[in-house]
Amino acid sequence: MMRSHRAGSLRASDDGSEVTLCGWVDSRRDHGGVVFLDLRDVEGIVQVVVDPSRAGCEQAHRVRGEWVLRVVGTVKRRPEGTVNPEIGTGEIEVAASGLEVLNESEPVPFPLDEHAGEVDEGTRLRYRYLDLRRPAMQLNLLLRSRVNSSLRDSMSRQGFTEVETPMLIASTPEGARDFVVPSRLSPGSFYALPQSPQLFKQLLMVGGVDRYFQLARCLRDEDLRADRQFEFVQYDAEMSFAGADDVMEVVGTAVADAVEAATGERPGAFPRMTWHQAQERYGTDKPDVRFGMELVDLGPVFASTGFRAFQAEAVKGIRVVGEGAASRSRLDALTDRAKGLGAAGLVWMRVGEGGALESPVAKFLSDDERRDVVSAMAAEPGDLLLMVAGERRVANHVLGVLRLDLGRPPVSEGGLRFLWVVDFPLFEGLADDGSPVPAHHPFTMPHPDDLALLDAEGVDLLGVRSQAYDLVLNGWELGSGSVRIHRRDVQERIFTLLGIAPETARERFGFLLDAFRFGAPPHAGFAFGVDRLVAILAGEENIREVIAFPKTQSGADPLTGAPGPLDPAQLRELGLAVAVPQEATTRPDPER
RNA sequence: GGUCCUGUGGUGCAGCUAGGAGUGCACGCCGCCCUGUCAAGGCGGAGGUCGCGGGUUCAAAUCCCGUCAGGACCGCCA
Repeated sequence: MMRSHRAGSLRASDDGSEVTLCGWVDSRRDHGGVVFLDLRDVEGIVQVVVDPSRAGCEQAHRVRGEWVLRVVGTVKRRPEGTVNPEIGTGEIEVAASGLEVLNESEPVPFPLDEHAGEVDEGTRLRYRYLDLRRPAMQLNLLLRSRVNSSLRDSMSRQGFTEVETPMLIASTPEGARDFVVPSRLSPGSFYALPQSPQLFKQLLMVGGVDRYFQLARCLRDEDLRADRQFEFVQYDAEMSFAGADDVMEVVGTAVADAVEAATGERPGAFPRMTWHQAQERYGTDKPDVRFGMELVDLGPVFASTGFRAFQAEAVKGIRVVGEGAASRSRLDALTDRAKGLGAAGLVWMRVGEGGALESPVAKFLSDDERRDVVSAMAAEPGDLLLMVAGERRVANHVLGVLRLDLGRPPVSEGGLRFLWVVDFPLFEGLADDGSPVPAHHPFTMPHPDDLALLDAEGVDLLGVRSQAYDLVLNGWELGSGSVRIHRRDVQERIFTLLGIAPETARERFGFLLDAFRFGAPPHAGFAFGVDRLVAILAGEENIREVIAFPKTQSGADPLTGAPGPLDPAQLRELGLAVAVPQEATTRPDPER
């Protein structure tokens, strides 16, 4: 072994020990006659005291930041008055008897101290191997590793079998845009990379696996966001002879185990809320219940209003506490935001003393309406009231977004508020051709109470509920699951409703329908994003902080230069010709 | 596809509203001094295509147009 101890793990109890340490120079303080070197390894930092005149220590003056050193020395308690309570090793220091330079380092392009989080992220990604040396990033990687092992342990304990599913699969046009891989052996044919192992895990159920899980790599070619990367890891599970409650029990246990492993504290039982409640109270299917500011239905207040803008399907509002002093330009910006989200407009009211309302529309409202709106929204002087009228789903959506804009706490505040959202609708809307669009995926079992509605005439299909459920944490959609259809006849009925012709269904999902002919067990499952869970546990607003080598928002990797053009010979072998102009296929300029 | 924010020595910023010589601050870097610092200190020094292109102007980091990159968001993400 090159070392006897970890630098960051030394304590006062090691006083007198002869140690050999390896690590990086975190900082140096050269006093001429004595040199202090802070040596950093994965465990932390320890102060090394070097006398450059001592044999074996001659290099001390040469040493610079991020050089790699091997230090031999004796652990000593620090002299009176020089203890550093800021670091774990602050009671001791290492008196060096030998100092070996294992590798030198050029000056690093950005500081690796606690301020590195403020450095331009493009620069951090270009030198990610340096960024990862920072303790904050090391902690995030460690946290992620703990969550991964805890999930695996928990699922094993709960009787689940980890099964790996293929990365090269058939493309299906549903859902997200596929990443595709050309086939060399079948030129002109392509594989797709999996958006999720959905179909395979259902086939595993038919295959008698009974309880499956996997930490599955998934890929979707859609625009990136703070909480979305092209590739991400899903905790993916499926169980036979089980219903929604069984799945929520298993997943809740696994998540609670992971949270406990990561934070030391076990969350309580996850409350449930129906999808309908979530929309009405929070204007979203992933409510952040760390704060109030719930949407208020003002329909009763304005039921017979003379104000035209409020003669709508729905009038709803939110109360922004203490924001009554918001400037006109601020209110204009909020109005623009609301319009950008699809609202016809935004009505604002400042609440004054005695409940007096100041608003451009106040003159259109009756005395009763002005009084009732104040009481309906429990408004106090100094508050700002924001209202949207129009289609119910639009009003909910717009106010839901404004609520987050105006009230959402930072990710590291407000604790961990898990929430099951249940009773999702089976369909989320109608496509241009009038056929319903599945809210989850086309293998979702309708709610048993609503099954008959599917065959009835003249029924509003958008009111049909499904047996789908989401897990939400602090306003982030962690994941979703459902009871699956396991009977061929029901599955074919759904395909018909979705406007997928039998021959099309056969072409795309024939293998699944075939499998269902041979005794498919009732089954249900779930999947959630591990990156998102780890990010929230780490207190990060952005999943890139918990991914070792993430992509930028434009899908590039500043470190490796991906994506890049392909060699002509490679293209030929794959039977491909590139149709876009050459300059569009060159690598991004690494200088900017 | 769209909206918004950002781009100034290696890093983080200020300068831009009101055009006047690459001006300033902090950190880092290089050299010298220094035996108790821990963001060491002192003295000295180097380091710039103000992202890129065009326009307006006697004069552009600054104003205008375009473009590229990074970020946040909308659309998209069954």
